[in-house]
Amino acid sequence: MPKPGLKETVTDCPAPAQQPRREQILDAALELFAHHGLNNVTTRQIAQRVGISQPSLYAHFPNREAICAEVCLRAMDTLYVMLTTALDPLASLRTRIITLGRNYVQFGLNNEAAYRVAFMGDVTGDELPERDRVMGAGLRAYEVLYALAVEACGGESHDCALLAQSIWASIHGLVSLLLSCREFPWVDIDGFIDRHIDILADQLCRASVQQSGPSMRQI
Amino acid sequence: MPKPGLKETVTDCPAPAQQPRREQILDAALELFAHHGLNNVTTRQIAQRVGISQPSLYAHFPNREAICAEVCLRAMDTLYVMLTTALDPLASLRTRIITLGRNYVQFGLNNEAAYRVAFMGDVTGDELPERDRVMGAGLRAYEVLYALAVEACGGESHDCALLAQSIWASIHGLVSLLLSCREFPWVDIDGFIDRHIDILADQLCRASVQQSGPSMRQI
DNA sequence: CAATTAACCTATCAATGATAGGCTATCATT
DNA sequence: AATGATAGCCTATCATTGATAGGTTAATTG
Repeated sequence: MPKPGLKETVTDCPAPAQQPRREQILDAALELFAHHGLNNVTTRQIAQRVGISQPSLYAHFPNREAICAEVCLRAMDTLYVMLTTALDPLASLRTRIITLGRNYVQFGLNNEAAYRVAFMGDVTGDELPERDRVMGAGLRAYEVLYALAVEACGGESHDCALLAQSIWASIHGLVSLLLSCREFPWVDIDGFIDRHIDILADQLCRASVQQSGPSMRQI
Repeated sequence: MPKPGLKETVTDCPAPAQQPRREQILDAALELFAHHGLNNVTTRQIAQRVGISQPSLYAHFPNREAICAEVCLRAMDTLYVMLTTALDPLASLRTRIITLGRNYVQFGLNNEAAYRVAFMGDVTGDELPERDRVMGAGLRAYEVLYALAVEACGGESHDCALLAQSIWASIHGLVSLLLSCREFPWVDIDGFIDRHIDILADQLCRASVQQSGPSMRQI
């Protein structure tokens, strides 16, 4: 019983210890999502790319949304890593916020699907919990920004929270707009990004000098 | 010509000349979209609300997307009207940008579905042309902001375009974030909005004084 | 070797957008 | 008033898509 066929699915790949199915599925999904957008990819497409039948996906994930969620979650984790590892604690506040901003924008432009799910309400299905998990992962990125605002304001405060949220809104607007209006005649995208981030840096630094000027909090 | 039965569909409503079917469909769709989101409303739901069969929709619109597009297009038209009529040409630049900003944000929060289609890439189907029409209508709102930037900069220029786009990104970010992260613990939404718009006003006014200060462009 | 388990596959659902074809009533023309 | 055209609807039916049911194969375990 040599049985040469049939087993191919598993023994196809020579030696490299064959990536587990679950990972293969996530990889295939990631690539398809990046190419066609989260909502233009069917479970059948994912399955075909992996080389298995469509129902087989459900042996590894409870539903389509879980696949989307996991792909996006992993992406948001890399965002957090990008933001934290890029910050040199010895650099000036201004340098750090600029670095943070550039990394944030770069991530958004390179990980559209995940960014949309986390921060643009791009829903992957009717269920909220999955999206909330992705958003939660994304919010860790906000925490990094918030920490900078705390430092600029010399401690946590109402104003400090407002500052952080305002800067977040501005930089998110940049990413969101670039993603959504790709064919808009931007004067000069790179210049636009740099300029916009510069303005945010100004905003943060203004708060910083205001705080260190009087050198005394009111109370 | 008594003929009391059957004709009800048309003679049901007493005198008010019965709104045409097409309008009824758009009204029903608008309400459902506002309630459940553009992508969570089926053609059957729309039809049921109007009181006709689902295939009958296709006598008035080529497809579902056309219904979405028309609903959103009309909404974006009201945005343009809101922005233009609210601007008192005699008011200060600062007053006008603040008014513009507040109206823009208010519109976005009250017309989520349309705003998402126009500026957040919320696709109503696979077809792009319909979405482009909606975005085009939305871009007229940007033109109003752009005009303010031109005024602040004392004429069109590269910097003026950058200024307008930067302000647009910031205010769009505010709307987009509030729409997408509804459960985020915003310190104080109204304060956040006002503060954010104030900062945009500063940005615009700074460009204005810079221009009128030296009183000479660097040719 | 038997039993368990993991991973698949085929067949099939239900929901959804869309099409085909026929019925009814109004209206213009004779 | 009879006739033909047209508008507007309806029932039946598709194809696509996410998801489930039930059975089969093969590796693991006792």
